[in-house]
Amino acid sequence: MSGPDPSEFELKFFADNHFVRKQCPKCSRFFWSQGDWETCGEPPCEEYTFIDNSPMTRGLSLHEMREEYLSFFESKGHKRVSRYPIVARWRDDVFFTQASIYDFQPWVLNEVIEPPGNPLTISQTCVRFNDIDNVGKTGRHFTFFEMCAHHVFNKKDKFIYFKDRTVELCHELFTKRLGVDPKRLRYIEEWWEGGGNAGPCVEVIIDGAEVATLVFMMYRQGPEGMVPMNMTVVDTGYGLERMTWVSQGTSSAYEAVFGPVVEDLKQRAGISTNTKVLQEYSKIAGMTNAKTASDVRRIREQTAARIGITYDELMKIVTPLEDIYVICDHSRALAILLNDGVVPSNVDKGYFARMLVRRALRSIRSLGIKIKLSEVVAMQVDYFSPIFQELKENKDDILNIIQVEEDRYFETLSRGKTLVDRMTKDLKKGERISVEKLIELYDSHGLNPEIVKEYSSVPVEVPDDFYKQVVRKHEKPEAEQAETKFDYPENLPTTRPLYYEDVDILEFEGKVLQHVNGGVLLDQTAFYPEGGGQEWDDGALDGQRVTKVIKVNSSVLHYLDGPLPAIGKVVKGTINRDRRVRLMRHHTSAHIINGVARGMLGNHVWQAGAHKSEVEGRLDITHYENLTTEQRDHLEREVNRIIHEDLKVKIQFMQRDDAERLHGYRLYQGGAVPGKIIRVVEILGLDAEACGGLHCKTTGFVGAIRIRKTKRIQDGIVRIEYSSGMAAIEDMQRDKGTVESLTERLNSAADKLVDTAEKLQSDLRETLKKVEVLAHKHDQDVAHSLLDKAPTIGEFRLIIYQTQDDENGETISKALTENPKVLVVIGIAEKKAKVLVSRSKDIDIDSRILLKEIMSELGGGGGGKPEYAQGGGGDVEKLPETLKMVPDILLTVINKK
RNA sequence: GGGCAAGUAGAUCAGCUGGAAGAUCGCCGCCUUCGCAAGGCGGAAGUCGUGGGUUCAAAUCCCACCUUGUCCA
Repeated sequence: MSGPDPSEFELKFFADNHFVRKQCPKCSRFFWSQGDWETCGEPPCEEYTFIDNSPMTRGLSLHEMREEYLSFFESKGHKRVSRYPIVARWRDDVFFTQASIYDFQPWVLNEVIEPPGNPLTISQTCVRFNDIDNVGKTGRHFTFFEMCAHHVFNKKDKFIYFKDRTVELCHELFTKRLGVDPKRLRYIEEWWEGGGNAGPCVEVIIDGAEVATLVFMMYRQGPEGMVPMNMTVVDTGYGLERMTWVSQGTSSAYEAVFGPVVEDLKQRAGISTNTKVLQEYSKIAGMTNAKTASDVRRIREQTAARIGITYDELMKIVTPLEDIYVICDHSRALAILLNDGVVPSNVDKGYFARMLVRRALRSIRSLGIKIKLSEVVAMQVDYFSPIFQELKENKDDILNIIQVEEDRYFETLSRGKTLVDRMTKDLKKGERISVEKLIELYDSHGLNPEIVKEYSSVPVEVPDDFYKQVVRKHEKPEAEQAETKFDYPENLPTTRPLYYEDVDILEFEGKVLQHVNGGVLLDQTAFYPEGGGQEWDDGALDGQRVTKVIKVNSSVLHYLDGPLPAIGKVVKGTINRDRRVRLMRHHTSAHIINGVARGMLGNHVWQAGAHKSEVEGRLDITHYENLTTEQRDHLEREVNRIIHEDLKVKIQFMQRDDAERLHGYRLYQGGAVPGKIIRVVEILGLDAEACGGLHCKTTGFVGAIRIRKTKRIQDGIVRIEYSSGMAAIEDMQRDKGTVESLTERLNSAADKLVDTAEKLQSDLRETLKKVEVLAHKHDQDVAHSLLDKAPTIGEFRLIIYQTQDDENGETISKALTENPKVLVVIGIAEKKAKVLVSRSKDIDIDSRILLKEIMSELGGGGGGKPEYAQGGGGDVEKLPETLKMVPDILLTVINKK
């Protein structure tokens, strides 16, 4: 890691405006200021001084501050850009947008596409989960936040501005626009690295608060170290919440940011704020880099000491507020996450939403107020709707999902309660729930120790390092996953994709350019290669069957069932039309179903995977529960209505930025799409997606869609299986055939089939019952006659019998041993010989010993209980003979005793 | 993507140191009652998630998979 080079910060702006460079004696970093400061000013070198003493001329709300910021930079020639979604679908390396620069990685920084403005300004919605434990506690941590920024992308041929102007604008914003005394600003020299880029940066400190970081991206971190970038980038990040907080000088950022919602919750909880305590608390919290639970504890102890109250007294004041702040933060994050298409789940990004819901519910619970989480989220939606219009449209959908998720948590809790009840019932007197059990309850059943404590009838002791122990349990060497990747040569010649020019080209000529890994590379082809979930075309090249077609970058490789044509030869390709048409119909159907499902179920519906073959299609969508039969049938009717309307399917190659402007980020249903130019498939009035697949020209050509079934394949994901066109007809015919052969076989009619089946079932049940009764009766009779004939040996009757046909040895032996003084040996000849030995309770003979002796004659093993033993594995042929020997064997057993 | 827990009667669960599938609630019938609740007696209800393996014998032990829950990336 390289440190900043001091020369990077020798700005003309600093020099011209009498800034002085000093080194902080505490953290030894260098900083610039117009004021005369000892230290850098950032905690822990100094405390917050803005609390109850704002350096800004007036306190602004979140919305006011955002507008101040954006309009300031607009007035300085920046284009105002609306926020990007919080789900970073244009990237496949992260789930969420965590900073404004994410919006421009990788496409803008790669110079693949133009930024939406240059210079531009934005307030980007972001979410980060690494500090979630500090939310509500430190006064400044959030999961969701807005990063205000102005960005510049300086290219070789077009330089806009860099360090000087950036700092100048920042300085002007705070001093002229927001009225901060210029002397109170301090700029700390720092070095920034992230996302493969690096450069010098300055941290902007006002009265102890870090309000912004100005990053000057200049380097790329290559394998051979720092390499200068083609372009230099101004990457600023101003904390909207932080600026709002400083402007108001409230005791914590939450008080400044969540104004109306905090007030509402306080009122419900009946809390009156002790401002003095909180102000001190915040100052100390700001000083400490709270990383762990013990850090937080230390903050509290220091605060208590400083105010002169006990730790417990402090906690009594602080805990309910922390809960309120957590509820505010999490509900706000949820509003935006759900709006932008996250569906709660136990995997992937959905898990973060579930985590937020559960944490918020826990806080509501510990606060002891009666409010639904969806009500709080509704307040947040209402608060943000004027700024983010889409929230208004999606409000019902968002609240519904929250409610579903809330209900799920209560189910988890009630499951947990019975679990704890059972667990404590098994405990001996005075015994406690072991730490292992506590961990299991949390890790496997979602019950944190606090809840267990509440549910348990015995005292629960939670170790301080409980969560650490859980983490330790998860620590394990990561399994190496060997990726078997086919290596293809780089820089293969490009194949001209005739299939994109006209899907009706089914015959073409192409020249063989190369043989690559057993495949034929042509200069042009009409064969569609596997991609976007659509299978490849088959057909023939010069009469040789084409078995598979794949795409490597922009080259298409054809795999043949036979020798490869010579390089340089011009070959004639013919596409299998039937397969092609079936694939196209299934692909267009996927878009129709996706569009209709979204309209029907809500904007949280996104494609989560898809596959299209000749005989069927599969579309996975994000949704929180499987469709009901009614929903499925409704979906089927609606998609077919789209077919009947015969809508135009418009396909065009567009500039990525134009496409995004026109259709929004909904384009990226299939995930990240590379390139400056993207192919947009639009079903007019229904759906538009960036897609590389082949499609029908109108929806009418699809013919028909049959929704075969829907299935919840994963928490938050529903799979829709369907068939279209001729495949749908084949489906229907197959079903019709099934019904026909069933009616024929059952001698019934189609509309009576269900009744017939029910009758058959009940008949069968009755018959089986009768057979069972008869068999039982027969076994009883056998037992009776055996008992009558049984010889008496000593004081008991001995019965030896080999069962026949369908007789049940167990039933017979049971019937016999219910009589007094009976010893029973039953042989059963199946594939192997089986022997049961049992006796009445009033005989003192160990069945196991007798059995053992018998089995030693017969072969095989066995065991059981004194009254009842069973063995087997012997030779079937020897069974009758062995049974004859039983009286003698018995005598030796008795004598041995 | 990984770890953990669970899958047995309609529901909730027991049985899981391998040897004859259970409890409670619910359901059905009968008794008692003018009727209901309650009670008493009796009854029906099970591919022990699926498929392999070990064993004379598997709900029980081993392996794989499926489903559900949960924690963590």
